[in-house]
Amino acid sequence: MPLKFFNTLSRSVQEFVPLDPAGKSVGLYCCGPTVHDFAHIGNFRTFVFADLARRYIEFKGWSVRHVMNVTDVEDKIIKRVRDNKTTLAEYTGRFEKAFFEDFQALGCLLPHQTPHATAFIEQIVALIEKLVARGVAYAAPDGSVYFSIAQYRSAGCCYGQLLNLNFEELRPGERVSNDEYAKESIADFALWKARVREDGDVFWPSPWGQGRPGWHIECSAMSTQILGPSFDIHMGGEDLIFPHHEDEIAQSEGAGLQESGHRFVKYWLHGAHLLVEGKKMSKSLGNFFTLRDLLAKGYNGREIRYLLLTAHYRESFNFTLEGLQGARTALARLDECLARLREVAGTTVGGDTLKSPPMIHGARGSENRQTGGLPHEGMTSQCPCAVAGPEPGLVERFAESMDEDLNISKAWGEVFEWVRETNRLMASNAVTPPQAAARLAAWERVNSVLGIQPARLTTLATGTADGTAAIPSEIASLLDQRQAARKAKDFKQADAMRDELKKLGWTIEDTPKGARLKRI
RNA sequence: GGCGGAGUAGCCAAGUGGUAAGGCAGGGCUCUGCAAAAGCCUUAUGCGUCGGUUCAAUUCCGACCUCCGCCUCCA
Repeated sequence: MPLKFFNTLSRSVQEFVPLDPAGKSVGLYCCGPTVHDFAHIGNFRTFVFADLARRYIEFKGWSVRHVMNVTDVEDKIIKRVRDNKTTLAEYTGRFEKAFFEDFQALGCLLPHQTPHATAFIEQIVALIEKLVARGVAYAAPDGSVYFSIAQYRSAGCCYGQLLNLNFEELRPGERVSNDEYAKESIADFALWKARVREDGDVFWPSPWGQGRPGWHIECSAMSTQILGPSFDIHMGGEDLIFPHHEDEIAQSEGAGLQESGHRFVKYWLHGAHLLVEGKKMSKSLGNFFTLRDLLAKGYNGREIRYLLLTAHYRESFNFTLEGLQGARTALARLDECLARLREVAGTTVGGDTLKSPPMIHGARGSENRQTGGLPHEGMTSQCPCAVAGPEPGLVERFAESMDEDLNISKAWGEVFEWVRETNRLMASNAVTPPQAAARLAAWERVNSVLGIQPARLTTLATGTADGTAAIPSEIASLLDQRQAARKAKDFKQADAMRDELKKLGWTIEDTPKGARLKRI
């Protein structure tokens, strides 16, 4: 089955065929954060979407080069640097650090490269010089440089590839009216902004005098520098379609970097925005959440990632706290199924039969902060799935869904049908250890795309323990007492012990094979 | 005003020219000392409204209503 994407450039779903003649490598660029503040949940929807796309392309066997820029110089940043009486590097460094903490808490794989605008000034200036030399950019008397859409068009290029623009019908917003800069035409945009007093120390030398880059030019300079003048995929939030991405095309193609017949970018993918509690996020409505706000409410990164990944990326999504609660329950169902599979699979792997209870497993659901890192960490070497190939059914159905423009909702449907089927089989003892191992391997394969980090505390007492946690002796002792009381049919005492354990954060599940302890 | 997207159960969310995936929440049952977990059953004669095309539409067409995005630095 071929992978298909909705390409904003063609406004249609197209089969994905990489530019690489060998058909092996894929260049992917996603517009990253502007580090002027903590990123909010809407920002992260886009980054989780990009992470999903990258993981799925890798799942399909391509080798991806994932680049995400960090915009660390821009009007708002400069204003805040000034207001806070600090330096650009100090200010942006702080928010960049926070951004990557959040990014990894959501289980996003780090891009292979994360270039910074301020580290690419030389390349940016060179690109602007090229545009000036080709006559599609001009320096204004104040030392700013603008891109001329009229010249670009008269050179036979198309401005308005990603959306229909009718310049005659354009109703300029208020933002245009304050004429800060000396543009020739209202639609022209700044490539280089001449230094003004308010910029403070934030400026670089250029052939046109001191100044700083415009908003769009950095992405053109960095993406073409790292991925080449033509690359496969460019992603971002839907609001970036215009003007940001349209201008990127204009700059990159206007500079004539591409071989003839090649576009700057072959596939443009845009993620829809999200609403929070049915409304547009806004601070005054009290529905404006940064990732850290949500973590502080007790939700963790995997729950938030799961929720962000329940809807198709091109649909606007309603993010709610109720949904987050539902995400927690849904993940618990999945964790439960996987833990039982490990119990079944684990009994053969070491050649040892399960000796005696207690079996222990569970998830630390109240964990606030996921550490970063890859989703497979901690469960590779000892994973019983190493002994078997993945059970094919789930993987195939999952891939069929994802091939359709990353239809994640449908893919989750397949996953949860598989969970039910697996639970049903296990409930009737119809899963052999090798089958369980194959099912786990199938999950691992699917999860290489979903990126749902494993629940921390997995089965411990069966010989497949991954050693991440031990039962405190106090807990073990209480459990023993409770089991003894049950055996003696002193249920009152047994229930008291159970309540006591619950207070300490552990629950007991009695199974035919003995008691299981779960961390709440 | 222009361009684009969307309206599916209490909530979230797939999907299809032939009669509605999945998750959460709710109800019932089985299992259990009781629980928990799991399983089974159940929850939209209905897919914004009104027309049209068709043997058949939620799915195609038209109008309307509502919501959302973009229209110069917002993911």
